[in-house]
Amino acid sequence: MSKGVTPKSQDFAKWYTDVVTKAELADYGPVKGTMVIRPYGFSIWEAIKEQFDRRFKETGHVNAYFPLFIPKSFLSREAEHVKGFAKECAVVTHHRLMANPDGNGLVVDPDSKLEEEVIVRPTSETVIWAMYKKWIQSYRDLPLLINQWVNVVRWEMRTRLFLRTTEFLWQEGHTAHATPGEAEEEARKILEIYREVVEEVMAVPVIMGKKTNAEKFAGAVHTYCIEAMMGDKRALQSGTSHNLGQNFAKAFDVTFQTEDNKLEYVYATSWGVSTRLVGALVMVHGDNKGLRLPPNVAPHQVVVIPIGKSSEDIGKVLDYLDSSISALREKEVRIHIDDRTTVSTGFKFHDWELKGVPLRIEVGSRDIQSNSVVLARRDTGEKYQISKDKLQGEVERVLKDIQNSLFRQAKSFREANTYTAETYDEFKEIIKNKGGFVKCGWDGDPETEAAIKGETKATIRCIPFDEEPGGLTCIYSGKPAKHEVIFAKAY
RNA sequence: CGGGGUGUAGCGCAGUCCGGUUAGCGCACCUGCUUUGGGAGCAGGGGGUCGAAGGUUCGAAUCCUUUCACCCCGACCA
Repeated sequence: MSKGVTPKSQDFAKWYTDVVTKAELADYGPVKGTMVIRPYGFSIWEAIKEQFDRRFKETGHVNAYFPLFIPKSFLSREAEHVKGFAKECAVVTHHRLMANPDGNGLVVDPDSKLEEEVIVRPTSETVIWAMYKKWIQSYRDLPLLINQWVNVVRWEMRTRLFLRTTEFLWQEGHTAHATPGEAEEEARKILEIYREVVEEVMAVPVIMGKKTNAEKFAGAVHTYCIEAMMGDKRALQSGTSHNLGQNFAKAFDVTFQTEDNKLEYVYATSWGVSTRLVGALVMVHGDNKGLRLPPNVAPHQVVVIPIGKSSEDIGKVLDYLDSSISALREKEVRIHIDDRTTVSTGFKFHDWELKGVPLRIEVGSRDIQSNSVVLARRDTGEKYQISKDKLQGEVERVLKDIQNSLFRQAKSFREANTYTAETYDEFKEIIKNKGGFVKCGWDGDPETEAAIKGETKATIRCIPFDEEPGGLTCIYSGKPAKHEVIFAKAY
Protein backbone atom coordinates (compact mmCIF):
# COMPACT_ATOMS: atom_id res chain seq x y z
CA MET A 1 0.00 0.00 0.00
CA SER A 2 1.36 3.38 -0.99
CA LYS A 3 1.60 6.27 1.44
CA GLY A 4 -1.02 8.97 1.59
CA VAL A 5 -4.09 9.68 -0.49
CA THR A 6 -4.54 11.54 -3.76
CA PRO A 7 -5.01 15.25 -2.92
CA LYS A 8 -8.64 16.28 -2.83
CA SER A 9 -8.09 19.22 -5.16
CA GLN A 10 -6.29 17.11 -7.74
CA ASP A 11 -8.97 14.47 -8.24
CA PHE A 12 -11.89 14.37 -5.86
CA ALA A 13 -13.23 11.03 -7.05
CA LYS A 14 -9.84 9.38 -6.67
CA TRP A 15 -9.35 11.02 -3.29
CA TYR A 16 -12.68 9.62 -2.15
CA THR A 17 -11.88 6.09 -3.26
CA ASP A 18 -8.43 6.31 -1.69
CA VAL A 19 -9.83 7.38 1.65
CA VAL A 20 -12.54 4.73 1.67
CA THR A 21 -10.18 1.90 0.80
CA LYS A 22 -7.07 2.99 2.69
CA ALA A 23 -8.95 3.85 5.87
CA GLU A 24 -10.35 0.32 5.57
CA LEU A 25 -13.97 1.38 5.45
CA ALA A 26 -14.78 -0.81 2.47
CA ASP A 27 -13.39 -2.87 -0.35
CA TYR A 28 -14.71 -4.07 -3.69
CA GLY A 29 -16.63 -7.35 -3.70
CA PRO A 30 -16.04 -9.99 -6.37
CA VAL A 31 -19.30 -9.26 -8.20
CA LYS A 32 -19.21 -5.99 -10.09
CA GLY A 33 -20.76 -3.16 -8.14
CA THR A 34 -20.75 -4.95 -4.82
CA MET A 35 -18.97 -3.77 -1.73
CA VAL A 36 -17.54 -5.34 1.37
CA ILE A 37 -18.05 -3.09 4.35
CA ARG A 38 -14.98 -3.73 6.48
CA PRO A 39 -15.09 -3.77 10.28
CA TYR A 40 -13.99 -0.16 10.71
CA GLY A 41 -16.53 1.12 8.18
CA PHE A 42 -19.21 -1.12 9.56
CA SER A 43 -18.76 0.15 13.08
CA ILE A 44 -19.34 3.69 11.78
CA TRP A 45 -22.53 2.45 10.14
CA GLU A 46 -23.52 0.73 13.38
CA ALA A 47 -23.07 3.97 15.30
CA ILE A 48 -25.24 5.84 12.82
CA LYS A 49 -27.77 3.04 12.81
CA GLU A 50 -28.09 3.00 16.60
CA GLN A 51 -28.84 6.71 16.66
CA PHE A 52 -31.65 6.34 14.14
CA ASP A 53 -32.96 3.13 15.64
CA ARG A 54 -33.24 4.64 19.10
CA ARG A 55 -35.22 7.60 17.77
CA PHE A 56 -37.53 5.41 15.67
CA LYS A 57 -38.34 3.36 18.73
CA GLU A 58 -38.85 6.46 20.87
CA THR A 59 -41.48 7.59 18.37
CA GLY A 60 -43.38 4.31 18.50
CA HIS A 61 -41.92 2.33 15.64
CA VAL A 62 -41.01 -1.35 15.85
CA ASN A 63 -38.56 -3.41 13.85
CA ALA A 64 -39.50 -6.46 11.78
CA TYR A 65 -38.15 -8.43 8.85
CA PHE A 66 -39.76 -8.97 5.47
CA PRO A 67 -38.42 -11.35 2.82
CA LEU A 68 -35.66 -10.62 0.34
CA PHE A 69 -37.62 -12.25 -2.48
CA ILE A 70 -40.71 -10.70 -3.98
CA PRO A 71 -43.03 -12.21 -6.59
CA LYS A 72 -42.35 -10.46 -9.86
CA SER A 73 -46.03 -9.68 -10.28
CA PHE A 74 -46.10 -7.57 -7.10
CA LEU A 75 -43.87 -4.93 -8.59
CA SER A 76 -46.31 -4.16 -11.39
CA ARG A 77 -49.28 -3.52 -9.12
CA GLU A 78 -48.46 0.15 -8.66
CA ALA A 79 -48.03 1.77 -12.07
CA GLU A 80 -45.52 4.48 -11.16
CA HIS A 81 -43.56 2.21 -8.87
CA VAL A 82 -42.93 -0.39 -11.57
CA LYS A 83 -41.69 2.31 -13.94
CA GLY A 84 -39.24 3.46 -11.32
CA PHE A 85 -37.67 0.13 -10.49
CA ALA A 86 -38.23 -2.34 -13.33
CA LYS A 87 -35.01 -1.32 -15.06
CA GLU A 88 -32.78 -2.22 -12.16
CA CYS A 89 -34.15 -5.42 -10.70
CA ALA A 90 -32.19 -8.59 -10.12
CA VAL A 91 -34.41 -11.51 -11.14
CA VAL A 92 -34.24 -15.08 -9.89
CA THR A 93 -35.31 -17.43 -12.63
CA HIS A 94 -33.97 -20.82 -11.48
CA HIS A 95 -33.35 -22.58 -8.21
CA ARG A 96 -30.70 -25.16 -9.04
CA LEU A 97 -27.28 -25.66 -10.59
CA MET A 98 -25.86 -28.81 -12.09
CA ALA A 99 -22.51 -30.10 -13.27
CA ASN A 100 -21.75 -28.83 -16.73
CA PRO A 101 -22.37 -31.75 -19.13
CA ASP A 102 -19.62 -30.35 -21.40
CA GLY A 103 -16.98 -30.69 -18.74
CA ASN A 104 -15.97 -28.55 -15.80
CA GLY A 105 -17.90 -26.04 -13.77
CA LEU A 106 -21.56 -25.58 -13.06
CA VAL A 107 -24.46 -24.51 -15.20
CA VAL A 108 -28.04 -23.54 -14.43
CA ASP A 109 -30.24 -26.60 -14.51
CA PRO A 110 -32.87 -25.80 -17.14
CA ASP A 111 -35.32 -28.10 -15.38
CA SER A 112 -35.27 -25.86 -12.33
CA LYS A 113 -37.00 -22.91 -13.94
CA LEU A 114 -39.36 -21.16 -11.54
CA GLU A 115 -43.10 -21.06 -12.26
CA GLU A 116 -43.18 -17.44 -11.21
CA GLU A 117 -39.90 -15.61 -11.27
CA VAL A 118 -39.01 -13.69 -8.15
CA ILE A 119 -37.20 -10.41 -7.86
CA VAL A 120 -34.70 -9.39 -5.24
CA ARG A 121 -36.19 -6.43 -3.36
CA PRO A 122 -35.11 -3.02 -4.65
CA THR A 123 -37.31 -1.68 -1.82
CA SER A 124 -40.06 -3.47 0.08
CA GLU A 125 -43.27 -1.50 -0.38
CA THR A 126 -44.89 -4.27 -2.38
CA VAL A 127 -44.25 -7.24 -0.05
CA ILE A 128 -45.05 -5.15 2.95
CA TRP A 129 -48.34 -3.92 1.56
CA ALA A 130 -49.30 -7.45 0.56
CA MET A 131 -48.88 -8.35 4.24
CA TYR A 132 -50.54 -5.21 5.56
CA LYS A 133 -53.64 -6.26 3.66
CA LYS A 134 -53.83 -9.30 5.94
CA TRP A 135 -53.12 -7.40 9.12
CA ILE A 136 -55.30 -4.33 8.78
CA GLN A 137 -59.06 -4.54 9.11
CA SER A 138 -60.14 -1.80 11.47
CA TYR A 139 -59.10 1.68 12.51
CA ARG A 140 -58.07 -0.08 15.73
CA ASP A 141 -55.19 -1.71 13.81
CA LEU A 142 -53.85 1.73 12.94
CA PRO A 143 -51.43 3.30 12.92
CA LEU A 144 -49.09 0.50 11.98
CA LEU A 145 -45.50 1.69 12.38
CA ILE A 146 -42.92 -0.83 11.16
CA ASN A 147 -39.29 -0.40 10.23
CA GLN A 148 -36.72 -2.84 8.93
CA TRP A 149 -32.92 -2.78 8.64
CA VAL A 150 -32.05 -4.78 5.54
CA ASN A 151 -30.10 -5.03 2.34
CA VAL A 152 -31.66 -4.12 -1.00
CA VAL A 153 -30.47 -4.63 -4.55
CA ARG A 154 -30.64 -2.19 -7.43
CA TRP A 155 -28.71 -3.27 -10.49
CA GLU A 156 -26.86 -0.04 -11.21
CA MET A 157 -24.79 0.60 -14.31
CA ARG A 158 -22.21 2.73 -12.59
CA THR A 159 -21.30 2.22 -8.98
CA ARG A 160 -19.15 3.86 -6.33
CA LEU A 161 -18.32 2.60 -2.87
CA PHE A 162 -21.08 3.58 -0.41
CA LEU A 163 -22.60 6.15 -2.75
CA ARG A 164 -24.10 3.76 -5.22
CA THR A 165 -23.57 0.04 -5.07
CA THR A 166 -25.61 -2.80 -6.47
CA GLU A 167 -26.43 -4.02 -3.00
CA PHE A 168 -26.65 -1.65 -0.06
CA LEU A 169 -27.84 -1.59 3.52
CA TRP A 170 -30.56 0.70 4.72
CA GLN A 171 -33.56 1.04 6.90
CA GLU A 172 -36.98 1.32 5.38
CA GLY A 173 -39.93 2.39 7.45
CA HIS A 174 -43.45 1.59 6.27
CA THR A 175 -46.40 3.01 8.08
CA ALA A 176 -50.16 2.85 7.67
CA HIS A 177 -52.54 5.50 8.96
CA ALA A 178 -56.25 6.25 9.15
CA THR A 179 -56.09 9.80 7.86
CA PRO A 180 -54.12 11.77 5.29
CA GLY A 181 -53.16 14.21 8.01
CA GLU A 182 -51.55 11.52 10.14
CA ALA A 183 -49.57 10.18 7.18
CA GLU A 184 -48.35 13.66 6.36
CA GLU A 185 -47.38 14.25 9.95
CA GLU A 186 -45.50 10.95 10.05
CA ALA A 187 -43.53 11.72 6.89
CA ARG A 188 -42.53 15.09 8.33
CA LYS A 189 -41.70 13.71 11.76
CA ILE A 190 -39.33 11.18 10.27
CA LEU A 191 -37.67 13.81 8.15
CA GLU A 192 -36.98 15.76 11.32
CA ILE A 193 -35.36 12.66 12.85
CA TYR A 194 -33.22 12.37 9.75
CA ARG A 195 -32.17 15.99 10.04
CA GLU A 196 -31.38 15.63 13.72
CA VAL A 197 -29.16 12.57 13.33
CA VAL A 198 -27.39 13.75 10.20
CA GLU A 199 -26.73 17.23 11.58
CA GLU A 200 -26.18 16.56 15.24
CA VAL A 201 -24.55 13.14 15.14
CA MET A 202 -22.82 13.13 11.77
CA ALA A 203 -22.19 16.89 11.81
CA VAL A 204 -23.41 17.16 8.23
CA PRO A 205 -25.59 20.22 7.61
CA VAL A 206 -28.66 19.56 5.46
CA ILE A 207 -31.41 21.41 3.69
CA MET A 208 -34.89 20.06 4.33
CA GLY A 209 -37.40 20.28 1.59
CA LYS A 210 -39.76 18.67 -0.84
CA LYS A 211 -38.91 16.95 -4.10
CA THR A 212 -40.43 18.08 -7.38
CA ASN A 213 -42.69 15.61 -9.17
CA ALA A 214 -39.84 14.67 -11.49
CA GLU A 215 -37.53 13.83 -8.60
CA LYS A 216 -39.96 12.19 -6.18
CA PHE A 217 -40.14 8.49 -5.33
CA ALA A 218 -41.95 6.30 -7.83
CA GLY A 219 -45.36 5.78 -6.28
CA ALA A 220 -45.31 8.67 -3.79
CA VAL A 221 -47.66 11.63 -3.51
CA HIS A 222 -44.97 13.77 -1.90
CA THR A 223 -41.31 13.05 -1.25
CA TYR A 224 -39.48 15.01 1.40
CA CYS A 225 -35.73 14.96 1.63
CA ILE A 226 -32.60 16.19 3.27
CA GLU A 227 -29.88 17.35 0.90
CA ALA A 228 -26.26 17.90 1.82
CA MET A 229 -23.34 19.49 0.00
CA MET A 230 -20.27 17.34 -0.48
CA GLY A 231 -16.67 18.53 -0.53
CA ASP A 232 -16.76 18.86 -4.33
CA LYS A 233 -19.84 21.09 -4.02
CA ARG A 234 -22.18 18.49 -5.47
CA ALA A 235 -25.40 17.58 -3.72
CA LEU A 236 -26.11 14.27 -2.06
CA GLN A 237 -29.62 13.18 -1.22
CA SER A 238 -29.07 11.90 2.28
CA GLY A 239 -32.48 10.69 3.31
CA THR A 240 -36.01 10.60 1.95
CA SER A 241 -39.44 10.35 3.50
CA HIS A 242 -42.50 9.74 1.35
CA ASN A 243 -46.14 10.42 1.84
CA LEU A 244 -47.58 7.63 -0.30
CA GLY A 245 -51.20 8.69 0.08
CA GLN A 246 -53.48 5.81 -0.82
CA ASN A 247 -51.44 4.67 -3.83
CA PHE A 248 -50.16 1.44 -2.33
CA ALA A 249 -53.33 0.80 -0.34
CA LYS A 250 -55.27 0.91 -3.59
CA ALA A 251 -52.73 -1.21 -5.45
CA PHE A 252 -52.82 -3.86 -2.74
CA ASP A 253 -56.42 -3.32 -1.72
CA VAL A 254 -55.73 -2.46 1.88
CA THR A 255 -58.86 -1.06 3.47
CA PHE A 256 -60.03 -0.52 7.03
CA GLN A 257 -63.32 0.08 8.73
CA THR A 258 -63.64 3.52 10.23
CA GLU A 259 -65.24 4.31 13.58
CA ASP A 260 -68.50 5.06 11.80
CA ASN A 261 -68.34 1.77 9.97
CA LYS A 262 -67.25 2.96 6.56
CA LEU A 263 -64.68 1.21 4.42
CA GLU A 264 -61.67 3.34 3.48
CA TYR A 265 -58.23 2.83 1.96
CA VAL A 266 -55.41 3.42 4.43
CA TYR A 267 -52.85 6.19 4.10
CA ALA A 268 -49.18 5.27 3.94
CA THR A 269 -45.67 6.54 4.32
CA SER A 270 -42.27 5.05 3.64
CA TRP A 271 -38.84 6.44 4.44
CA GLY A 272 -35.21 5.44 4.30
CA VAL A 273 -31.60 6.23 4.92
CA SER A 274 -28.78 4.06 3.67
CA THR A 275 -25.09 3.26 3.96
CA ARG A 276 -24.72 6.14 1.52
CA LEU A 277 -24.51 8.26 4.66
CA VAL A 278 -21.07 6.79 5.33
CA GLY A 279 -20.02 8.17 1.95
CA ALA A 280 -21.43 11.56 2.93
CA LEU A 281 -19.40 11.52 6.10
CA VAL A 282 -16.23 10.96 4.10
CA MET A 283 -17.01 13.56 1.44
CA VAL A 284 -18.12 16.27 3.85
CA HIS A 285 -15.42 16.05 6.51
CA GLY A 286 -12.44 14.35 4.88
CA ASP A 287 -9.22 16.18 4.09
CA ASN A 288 -5.91 15.41 2.42
CA LYS A 289 -4.80 13.31 5.37
CA GLY A 290 -7.91 11.15 5.16
CA LEU A 291 -11.05 10.87 7.22
CA ARG A 292 -12.12 13.26 9.93
CA LEU A 293 -14.80 11.65 12.03
CA PRO A 294 -17.21 13.51 14.26
CA PRO A 295 -16.82 12.11 17.80
CA ASN A 296 -20.47 11.06 17.90
CA VAL A 297 -19.94 8.41 15.22
CA ALA A 298 -16.24 7.64 15.60
CA PRO A 299 -15.59 4.00 16.52
CA HIS A 300 -12.63 5.28 18.54
CA GLN A 301 -13.10 8.80 19.83
CA VAL A 302 -9.64 8.87 21.32
CA VAL A 303 -6.56 6.87 20.46
CA VAL A 304 -3.69 6.57 22.90
CA ILE A 305 -0.26 6.29 21.33
CA PRO A 306 2.48 5.31 23.70
CA ILE A 307 5.79 6.66 22.44
CA GLY A 308 8.32 3.89 22.17
CA LYS A 309 8.27 0.56 20.50
CA SER A 310 9.27 -2.02 23.07
CA SER A 311 6.69 -3.68 25.28
CA GLU A 312 8.54 -2.23 28.28
CA ASP A 313 8.17 1.37 27.08
CA ILE A 314 4.54 0.81 26.23
CA GLY A 315 3.94 -0.91 29.55
CA LYS A 316 5.31 2.09 31.43
CA VAL A 317 3.03 4.46 29.57
CA LEU A 318 -0.01 2.30 30.16
CA ASP A 319 0.74 2.09 33.88
CA TYR A 320 1.11 5.85 33.92
CA LEU A 321 -2.25 6.33 32.17
CA ASP A 322 -4.14 3.45 33.71
CA SER A 323 -6.38 5.40 36.06
CA SER A 324 -6.98 8.20 33.53
CA ILE A 325 -8.09 5.71 30.90
CA SER A 326 -10.42 3.98 33.33
CA ALA A 327 -11.92 7.31 34.31
CA LEU A 328 -12.55 8.19 30.67
CA ARG A 329 -14.11 4.83 30.00
CA GLU A 330 -16.36 5.37 33.01
CA LYS A 331 -17.57 8.47 31.22
CA GLU A 332 -18.26 6.31 28.14
CA VAL A 333 -15.50 7.84 26.09
CA ARG A 334 -14.57 5.32 23.40
CA ILE A 335 -10.83 5.08 23.81
CA HIS A 336 -8.44 2.82 21.95
CA ILE A 337 -4.91 2.01 22.97
CA ASP A 338 -2.54 1.42 20.09
CA ASP A 339 -0.05 -0.87 21.76
CA ARG A 340 1.30 -2.38 18.56
CA THR A 341 5.01 -3.05 18.75
CA THR A 342 5.26 -3.89 15.06
CA VAL A 343 4.96 -0.39 13.64
CA SER A 344 6.71 2.85 14.50
CA THR A 345 5.22 5.79 16.34
CA GLY A 346 5.20 7.95 13.25
CA PHE A 347 3.35 5.28 11.35
CA LYS A 348 0.68 5.20 14.03
CA PHE A 349 0.18 8.95 13.84
CA HIS A 350 -0.46 8.77 10.11
CA ASP A 351 -2.55 5.66 10.39
CA TRP A 352 -5.02 7.13 12.87
CA GLU A 353 -5.14 10.42 11.04
CA LEU A 354 -6.09 8.51 7.91
CA LYS A 355 -8.78 6.71 9.89
CA GLY A 356 -10.09 10.00 11.24
CA VAL A 357 -9.90 9.46 15.00
CA PRO A 358 -10.94 12.84 16.47
CA LEU A 359 -8.41 13.06 19.28
CA ARG A 360 -5.02 11.50 19.89
CA ILE A 361 -3.20 11.26 23.19
CA GLU A 362 0.58 10.89 22.89
CA VAL A 363 2.55 9.90 25.92
CA GLY A 364 6.28 9.20 26.24
CA SER A 365 8.91 9.29 28.94
CA ARG A 366 9.19 13.09 28.80
CA ASP A 367 5.48 13.41 29.59
CA ILE A 368 5.73 10.91 32.40
CA GLN A 369 8.52 12.98 33.97
CA SER A 370 6.47 16.17 33.81
CA ASN A 371 3.19 14.47 34.76
CA SER A 372 1.59 15.57 31.49
CA VAL A 373 0.22 14.29 28.21
CA VAL A 374 0.17 15.62 24.64
CA LEU A 375 -3.15 15.98 22.84
CA ALA A 376 -3.51 16.25 19.05
CA ARG A 377 -6.81 17.27 17.44
CA ARG A 378 -7.66 15.73 14.11
CA ASP A 379 -9.96 18.53 13.00
CA THR A 380 -7.46 21.39 13.33
CA GLY A 381 -4.15 19.54 13.58
CA GLU A 382 -3.48 21.48 16.79
CA LYS A 383 -1.13 19.73 19.21
CA TYR A 384 -0.55 20.77 22.82
CA GLN A 385 0.60 19.53 26.19
CA ILE A 386 -1.55 19.54 29.32
CA SER A 387 -1.18 18.28 32.86
CA LYS A 388 -2.34 14.70 33.26
CA ASP A 389 -4.69 15.76 36.04
CA LYS A 390 -6.69 17.85 33.58
CA LEU A 391 -6.95 15.08 31.01
CA GLN A 392 -10.47 13.89 31.66
CA GLY A 393 -12.08 17.32 31.58
CA GLU A 394 -10.07 18.35 28.56
CA VAL A 395 -10.96 15.23 26.57
CA GLU A 396 -14.66 15.69 27.19
CA ARG A 397 -14.45 19.36 26.31
CA VAL A 398 -12.42 18.85 23.15
CA LEU A 399 -14.60 16.05 21.84
CA LYS A 400 -17.64 18.32 22.10
CA ASP A 401 -15.68 21.09 20.49
CA ILE A 402 -14.59 18.90 17.57
CA GLN A 403 -18.15 17.75 17.01
CA ASN A 404 -19.30 21.38 16.78
CA SER A 405 -16.34 22.57 14.80
CA LEU A 406 -16.81 19.94 12.09
CA PHE A 407 -20.44 20.97 11.72
CA ARG A 408 -19.53 24.65 11.55
CA GLN A 409 -16.81 24.03 8.97
CA ALA A 410 -19.19 22.04 6.79
CA LYS A 411 -21.88 24.66 7.14
CA SER A 412 -19.64 27.58 6.21
CA PHE A 413 -18.41 25.60 3.24
CA ARG A 414 -21.97 25.10 2.07
CA GLU A 415 -22.86 28.72 2.64
CA ALA A 416 -19.77 29.92 0.81
CA ASN A 417 -20.81 27.79 -2.16
CA THR A 418 -24.48 28.63 -2.27
CA TYR A 419 -25.41 31.32 -4.76
CA THR A 420 -28.44 33.21 -5.88
CA ALA A 421 -28.81 33.81 -9.58
CA GLU A 422 -30.79 36.52 -11.33
CA THR A 423 -30.34 35.45 -14.95
CA TYR A 424 -30.08 32.12 -16.69
CA ASP A 425 -26.64 33.05 -18.06
CA GLU A 426 -25.45 33.70 -14.55
CA PHE A 427 -27.01 30.40 -13.46
CA LYS A 428 -25.21 28.44 -16.19
CA GLU A 429 -21.96 30.18 -15.35
CA ILE A 430 -22.17 29.13 -11.70
CA ILE A 431 -23.18 25.56 -12.42
CA LYS A 432 -20.51 25.15 -15.05
CA ASN A 433 -17.53 26.92 -13.50
CA LYS A 434 -18.02 27.33 -9.77
CA GLY A 435 -20.24 24.43 -8.78
CA GLY A 436 -22.36 24.47 -5.67
CA PHE A 437 -25.99 25.21 -4.90
CA VAL A 438 -27.97 27.82 -6.75
CA LYS A 439 -31.03 29.22 -5.06
CA CYS A 440 -33.48 30.72 -7.51
CA GLY A 441 -37.04 30.95 -8.75
CA TRP A 442 -38.80 28.23 -10.74
CA ASP A 443 -42.11 28.53 -12.53
CA GLY A 444 -43.20 25.07 -11.39
CA ASP A 445 -43.29 23.70 -14.93
CA PRO A 446 -41.75 20.20 -15.32
CA GLU A 447 -40.67 21.16 -18.83
CA THR A 448 -38.60 24.02 -17.47
CA GLU A 449 -36.99 21.65 -15.01
CA ALA A 450 -36.23 19.11 -17.75
CA ALA A 451 -34.81 21.78 -20.05
CA ILE A 452 -32.45 23.06 -17.38
CA LYS A 453 -31.36 19.53 -16.57
CA GLY A 454 -30.73 18.84 -20.24
CA GLU A 455 -28.69 21.97 -20.74
CA THR A 456 -26.71 22.11 -17.51
CA LYS A 457 -26.97 18.69 -15.78
CA ALA A 458 -28.20 20.52 -12.70
CA THR A 459 -31.40 19.25 -11.10
CA ILE A 460 -33.77 20.69 -8.56
CA ARG A 461 -32.53 19.14 -5.34
CA CYS A 462 -35.51 20.34 -3.38
CA ILE A 463 -38.02 23.04 -2.70
CA PRO A 464 -36.79 24.10 0.75
CA PHE A 465 -39.36 24.27 3.52
CA ASP A 466 -38.25 27.82 4.20
CA GLU A 467 -38.57 28.96 0.58
CA GLU A 468 -39.49 32.56 -0.13
CA PRO A 469 -40.82 32.61 -3.69
CA GLY A 470 -42.54 35.97 -3.31
CA GLY A 471 -41.25 38.44 -5.91
CA LEU A 472 -38.96 35.92 -7.65
CA THR A 473 -39.12 35.11 -11.32
CA CYS A 474 -38.27 31.79 -12.94
CA ILE A 475 -34.61 31.59 -13.80
CA TYR A 476 -35.41 29.93 -17.14
CA SER A 477 -38.74 31.24 -18.37
CA GLY A 478 -38.83 34.62 -16.65
CA LYS A 479 -42.39 33.93 -15.53
CA PRO A 480 -43.36 34.62 -11.92
CA ALA A 481 -41.78 31.93 -9.74
CA LYS A 482 -44.05 29.37 -8.16
CA HIS A 483 -41.25 28.16 -5.90
CA GLU A 484 -37.83 29.08 -4.70
CA VAL A 485 -35.67 26.00 -5.31
CA ILE A 486 -32.14 24.69 -4.91
CA PHE A 487 -30.42 23.61 -8.09
CA ALA A 488 -27.19 21.59 -8.08
CA LYS A 489 -25.39 18.78 -9.76
CA ALA A 490 -26.07 15.70 -7.71
CA TYR A 491 -24.62 12.30 -6.97
C1' C B 1 -25.31 -0.03 -24.47
C1' G B 2 -21.83 3.98 -27.15
C1' G B 3 -16.62 6.45 -26.64
C1' G B 4 -11.69 5.98 -24.24
C1' G B 5 -8.20 3.19 -21.31
C1' U B 6 -5.84 -0.79 -18.53
C1' G B 7 -4.72 -6.11 -17.52
C1' U B 8 2.87 -8.36 -15.53
C1' A B 9 3.96 -10.62 -7.21
C1' G B 10 -0.83 -8.42 -2.08
C1' C B 11 -0.74 -2.99 -4.04
C1' G B 12 1.50 0.58 -7.61
C1' C B 13 4.20 0.15 -11.99
C1' A B 14 8.59 -0.65 -15.87
C1' G B 15 9.55 -3.98 -19.77
C1' U B 16 5.71 -4.72 -25.24
C1' C B 17 6.92 -0.30 -30.54
C1' C B 18 12.10 -3.35 -32.33
C1' G B 19 10.72 -11.45 -29.89
C1' G B 20 16.50 -13.85 -27.47
C1' U B 21 19.77 -16.45 -20.96
C1' U B 22 17.00 -17.21 -14.79
C1' A B 23 10.90 -11.28 -16.08
C1' G B 24 12.46 -6.45 -13.13
C1' C B 25 11.59 -2.06 -9.70
C1' G B 26 9.04 0.59 -5.44
C1' C B 27 5.79 -0.33 -1.39
C1' A B 28 3.93 -4.35 1.51
C1' C B 29 5.43 -9.35 3.62
C1' C B 30 9.26 -12.85 6.41
C1' U B 31 14.26 -13.29 9.41
C1' G B 32 18.21 -10.84 12.06
C1' C B 33 20.74 -6.62 14.08
C1' U B 34 20.51 -1.44 15.03
C1' U B 35 16.61 2.21 15.86
C1' U B 36 12.18 4.33 18.49
C1' G B 37 8.69 12.18 20.25
C1' G B 38 5.77 12.47 12.69
C1' G B 39 5.16 7.07 7.58
C1' A B 40 13.01 4.04 10.50
C1' G B 41 18.05 2.01 8.58
C1' C B 42 21.09 -2.01 6.98
C1' A B 43 21.67 -7.10 5.54
C1' G B 44 19.38 -11.45 3.97
C1' G B 45 14.82 -13.88 2.17
C1' G B 46 9.82 -15.60 0.20
C1' G B 47 6.29 -14.67 -3.40
C1' G B 48 4.61 -14.64 -10.79
C1' U B 49 0.60 -20.32 -14.90
C1' C B 50 2.97 -11.88 -17.57
C1' G B 51 -6.00 -11.71 -17.64
C1' A B 52 -7.60 -16.33 -20.73
C1' A B 53 -7.59 -19.41 -25.26
C1' G B 54 -5.60 -20.35 -29.91
C1' G B 55 -1.83 -19.25 -33.60
C1' U B 56 3.18 -17.61 -35.90
C1' U B 57 8.36 -18.88 -34.45
C1' C B 58 14.18 -22.62 -33.03
C1' G B 59 12.36 -19.19 -29.20
C1' A B 60 6.54 -15.05 -27.19
C1' A B 61 5.01 -10.73 -21.47
C1' U B 62 6.55 -8.79 -26.43
C1' C B 63 3.86 -10.37 -33.05
C1' C B 64 -1.34 -12.15 -35.00
C1' U B 65 -6.55 -13.80 -33.95
C1' U B 66 -10.35 -14.50 -30.53
C1' U B 67 -12.16 -13.81 -25.77
C1' C B 68 -12.84 -12.18 -20.68
C1' A B 69 -12.45 -8.76 -16.78
C1' C B 70 -11.96 -4.12 -14.65
C1' C B 71 -11.53 1.35 -14.67
C1' C B 72 -12.83 6.34 -16.67
C1' C B 73 -16.44 9.47 -19.64
C1' G B 74 -21.94 9.67 -21.42
C1' A B 75 -27.97 8.01 -21.04
C1' C B 76 -30.73 5.93 -15.53
C1' C B 77 -30.43 6.02 -10.06
C1' A B 78 -30.65 6.15 -2.35
